[in-house]
Amino acid sequence: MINPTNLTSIKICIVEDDTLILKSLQQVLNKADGFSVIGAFVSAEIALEKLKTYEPDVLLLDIDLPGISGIEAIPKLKRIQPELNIVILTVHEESELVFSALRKGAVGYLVKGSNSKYLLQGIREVFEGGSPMSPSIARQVIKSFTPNTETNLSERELEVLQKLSNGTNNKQIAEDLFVSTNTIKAHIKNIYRKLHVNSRAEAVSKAMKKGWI
Amino acid sequence: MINPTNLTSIKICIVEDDTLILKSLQQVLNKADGFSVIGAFVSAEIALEKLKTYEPDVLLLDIDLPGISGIEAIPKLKRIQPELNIVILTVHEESELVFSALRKGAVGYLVKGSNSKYLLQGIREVFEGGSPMSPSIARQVIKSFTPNTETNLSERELEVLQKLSNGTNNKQIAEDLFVSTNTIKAHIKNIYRKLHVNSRAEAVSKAMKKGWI
DNA sequence: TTAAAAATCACCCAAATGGGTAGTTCCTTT
DNA sequence: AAAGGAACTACCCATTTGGGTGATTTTTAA
Repeated sequence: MINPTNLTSIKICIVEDDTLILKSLQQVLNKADGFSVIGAFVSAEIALEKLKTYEPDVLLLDIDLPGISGIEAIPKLKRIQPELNIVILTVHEESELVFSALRKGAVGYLVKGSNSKYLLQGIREVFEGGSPMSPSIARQVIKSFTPNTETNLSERELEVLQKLSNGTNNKQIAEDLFVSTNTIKAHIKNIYRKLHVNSRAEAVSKAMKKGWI
Repeated sequence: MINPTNLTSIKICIVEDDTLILKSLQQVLNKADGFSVIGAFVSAEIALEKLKTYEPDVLLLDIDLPGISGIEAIPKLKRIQPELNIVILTVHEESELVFSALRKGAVGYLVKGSNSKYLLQGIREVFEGGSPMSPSIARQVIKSFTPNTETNLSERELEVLQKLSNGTNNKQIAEDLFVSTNTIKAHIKNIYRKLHVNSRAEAVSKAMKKGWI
């Protein structure tokens, strides 16, 4: 079932608890030219134990695994093989799962069940330094870059908020904007009211999370 | 040179100042099945003026344009046609350009000169709700999600920093961590020293930018 | 094993912050 | 024409913060 390593092939390991899917993936990949499944594991625990003896180029990782989940497994796998290219292969398209996988260091995110041509192309892309994502995932990722422009803060308030994030104190902000410190205090109070916070640090944190500054 | 609008085709506008490239793109796209170039402009100014009469599905946008640059043009174009799908088509792969384009609202980023098959596939992908990116761009984008784990801050200091970002004051942090406020003050002083800052707001801002919290 | 870093605690003091109240002017939207 | 928001200013006061100095204990790394 497991192909002998081929020097010209991309060496792949798969972690997938559904043995039907696992076998089907192995079949598809081994049949294709230039791909070689050198390891197949049904849990993250087994993968973590065996990984160092395989040293694959690419590891396909399911998210729903018994015991250690795919997401949790990412950093553990990377500790064993730091440069490992991990591609998530799952049915889940929820933002939170996608982003937590990417934050942990996955380099690709493919949705299961898309046709095998895409899978092969994706793996080749990873091997060549790319980051394959299913279209809707890619759109989510791209969308996360556009700052939320919906804010009830005024221009001036955003300007002050920006200065707060630089650690500038009221007196200095007042000088920079050519107004009195009392005015700055007023602006800050209004910012606090609008953001429902009561300190500079929290205001800055909230505004940064929203992408306003 | 410009194809009559075909109901089943993806309607495309191109903004590109190099007329050779522009013509070649038109040729490639019009020759392909399912694509129709309905507008071709050599500057952002012209595109902005004419856009509303065309209403394309996808707009291919060069970055290096005389006058208004491609990056600057994005928000202006979107004000005219808010749901417009803008795909950057350029030779530049520098992070800063990529990310500023994405922040402004581009939904795809393709590198010029890759073969026309990729271009056609990319445009189709955009039309179907995806976000095509050239492989190296995709990798850059994905990489931007992995927080910089290189920090000289201790575990405890990160814990305190996290609380600072919630607007928690020293007294409350001390209670939360079951230590004295003096200890918290000491931690905060150490955080300031390590981050070269001297206020909570600036510490939070710096740590968030680095992805530590 | 020896030094460095982390984590803990204490005291002092000037400066900054946060919260409250109150008022004017200008501009936009109804 | 009226109402409300934005931008500006002022004063008061309790609390918090930031900076300085100094110390002990534990953990980690050289």
